Amino acid sequence: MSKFLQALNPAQCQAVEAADGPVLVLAGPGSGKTRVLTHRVAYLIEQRGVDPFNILAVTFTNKAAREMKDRLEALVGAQAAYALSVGTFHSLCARFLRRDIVHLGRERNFVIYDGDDQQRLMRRVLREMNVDEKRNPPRSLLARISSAKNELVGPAEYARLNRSSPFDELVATCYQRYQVLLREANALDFDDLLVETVRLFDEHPDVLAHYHTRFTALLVDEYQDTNRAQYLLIRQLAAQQRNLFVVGDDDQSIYLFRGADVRNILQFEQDYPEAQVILLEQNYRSTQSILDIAQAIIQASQKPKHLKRLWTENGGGAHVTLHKAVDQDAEALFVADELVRLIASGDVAARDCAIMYRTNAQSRAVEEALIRRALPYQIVGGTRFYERKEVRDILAYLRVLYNPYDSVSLTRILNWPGRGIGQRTEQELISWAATLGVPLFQALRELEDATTATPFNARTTKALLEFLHLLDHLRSTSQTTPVASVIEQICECIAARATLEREYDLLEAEERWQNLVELRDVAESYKHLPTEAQLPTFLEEVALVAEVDKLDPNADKVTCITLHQAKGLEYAVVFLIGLEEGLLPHSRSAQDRDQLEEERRLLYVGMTRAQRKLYLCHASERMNYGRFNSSRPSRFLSDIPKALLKGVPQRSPKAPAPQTTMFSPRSALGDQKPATGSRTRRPSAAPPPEETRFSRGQQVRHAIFGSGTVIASRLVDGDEEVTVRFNDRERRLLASFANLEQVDA
DNA sequence: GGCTCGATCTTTTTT
DNA sequence: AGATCGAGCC
Repeated sequence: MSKFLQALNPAQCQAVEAADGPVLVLAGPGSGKTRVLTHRVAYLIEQRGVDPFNILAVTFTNKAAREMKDRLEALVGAQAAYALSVGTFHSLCARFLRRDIVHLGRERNFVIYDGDDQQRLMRRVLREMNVDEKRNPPRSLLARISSAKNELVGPAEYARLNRSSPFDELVATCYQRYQVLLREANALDFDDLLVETVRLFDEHPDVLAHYHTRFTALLVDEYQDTNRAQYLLIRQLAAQQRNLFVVGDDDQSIYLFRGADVRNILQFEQDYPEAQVILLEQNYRSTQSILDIAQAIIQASQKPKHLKRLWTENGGGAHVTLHKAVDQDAEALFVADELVRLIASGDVAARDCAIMYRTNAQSRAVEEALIRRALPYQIVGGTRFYERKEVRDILAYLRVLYNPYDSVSLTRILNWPGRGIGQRTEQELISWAATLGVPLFQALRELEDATTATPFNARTTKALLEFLHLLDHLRSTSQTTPVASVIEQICECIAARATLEREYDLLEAEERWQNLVELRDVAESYKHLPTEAQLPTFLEEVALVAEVDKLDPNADKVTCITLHQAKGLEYAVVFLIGLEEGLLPHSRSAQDRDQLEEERRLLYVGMTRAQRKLYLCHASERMNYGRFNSSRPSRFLSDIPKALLKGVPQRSPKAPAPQTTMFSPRSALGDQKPATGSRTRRPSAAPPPEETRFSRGQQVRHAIFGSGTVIASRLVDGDEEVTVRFNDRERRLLASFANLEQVDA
């Protein structure tokens, strides 16, 4: 038995040590999935001698990617970790396309359009076609287009397949035009990043061959949430070596709405008949009480799935609490009061607690309650930093400097700050450019030639030319100036602060100005890159950051987060609020059976985030659209056996809080009652080593690196990290992996 | 071309 | 309840 088995349980070991070829790891919540992934990578490097440069790992968020790199840095050293390719589907595709999109006849300096940009572009399409935006909301057109793209259905095919209704036909026409405009702007939307990469690999086998050589080992996290495009992408990349290691849990599939297809994970064994399948069923995260309730919820599901049975050796723990409040404000105050009590007891810190909800709108009541109780908090999502108008406006300048054909950004700043170019002129410019058959920026350039016939009067022409020359001026410096200084220059040239003060009252202007200062500060962190790489990198990362990516794990604050974003996270104490019909399950999902099942899984995901204490809350009345509506408890709650729940007695207004013990004295995790009955059917992992096996000065031998001298050794994460000086350089190794042999000097 | 006021809509979930 | 958007006025 290899030594590193110590730190892992048998199933985890089996996964980490699996031979080459396809591997499917079905990992229940809290079963050490991340640990398996990182150890697998470390194992490939240390034991199989795989060059980290040849490893590609796909994670679900940038945050997960960063954490994986950090953990691997400790396992295999900074240099090896740096050589790894780790990222989300979208960021990896962006990287591939930056390199190779020329093969598709496009330029490398494309910009990435997010939802807001997409809507602006779609509005332009609708206006061009004289279609009523009210009756045909850009969002719903885009939603259709997005699902088409996720299925890799292009405009032509879409038109062929969908001709049963006038709306279908409208979508088809808009889709076509939308793609033309995207291309003209040299822009890709989120979905295009995937679609175009698949197309690139499909149409250019030589390019794909390059990536086959480059990436000999593939790892994919959250495989149950891949959509068709992502699935095909992985299939393309894995086609040659079939060295594909995927991890996922069909019970946690919650992204149906953005095209995720659970069949991808359910059919893995058909796709790769030689696949090894490994189940991770031991849960290390939650108490038995929490797990029992989560299981009750998921087992009531009717869907076909991979069968798993979770168990834990953690003690029974505190009962799960069910709380009914009169309305959303009372619900939020209950949560806040419980938090105050728990934190005051010293058992948990604010950073260990999270409040989770179905919709972002629910965060408002929560936020108010937390403020009233003076609790520190961070909200994930809500009004996002990069969605603030002024921030986007400055970003629009940057994007135009990077890619002047970006028409959405160009029109965004055409009249910001106000320079006498109104909607009428904008419209005129757009249609004139269309007549000339050139991008907007090109049309502006045409104005410089006074002999060209234009639809503008002298005053308007002057304003447009001044704008063009402002861009020229900024552009001439943007390539040779750090991106933070470019932002400063933009702000200076447009007198951003004064502009804001003109547009808003003093307080709000200051707040918005601070946002711009913050944007500059973010840009500052790119200064270590070569100057010419700063702007592109900055723009790309800004486009692809998710809200969870910005969660600060070090801040001692309560986290408020949607159930979707909470996937993959864990907290000692979790409050699930708004467990009501219409909210969870959401009314928009109530009609469809599959969607209803997804709502159930969403609840399951939320519950299994909790380590020690879980609260389930609902209100009998809720304010919607400024109107009170009575709410019934979620149907899912009736799937929980009553005996597993503990209600909290209503407090009389002035009475002190009852001193119920939420945690056993030394905390639920500290003193573990043995788990009951048949659940202890697996051998547990061996206890971690308690003192270091290696010490400074000792001579050791490594199978690949040869002999060396131990510089230091310390216990980390249940294992021993040994720093060894080899001939060429120092390396940090994990004792359980490195198979270091002790040599007598 | 820009402002003010009232009508209208909003809430799924996200890269 | 709050934001956003368009019509009508300056």
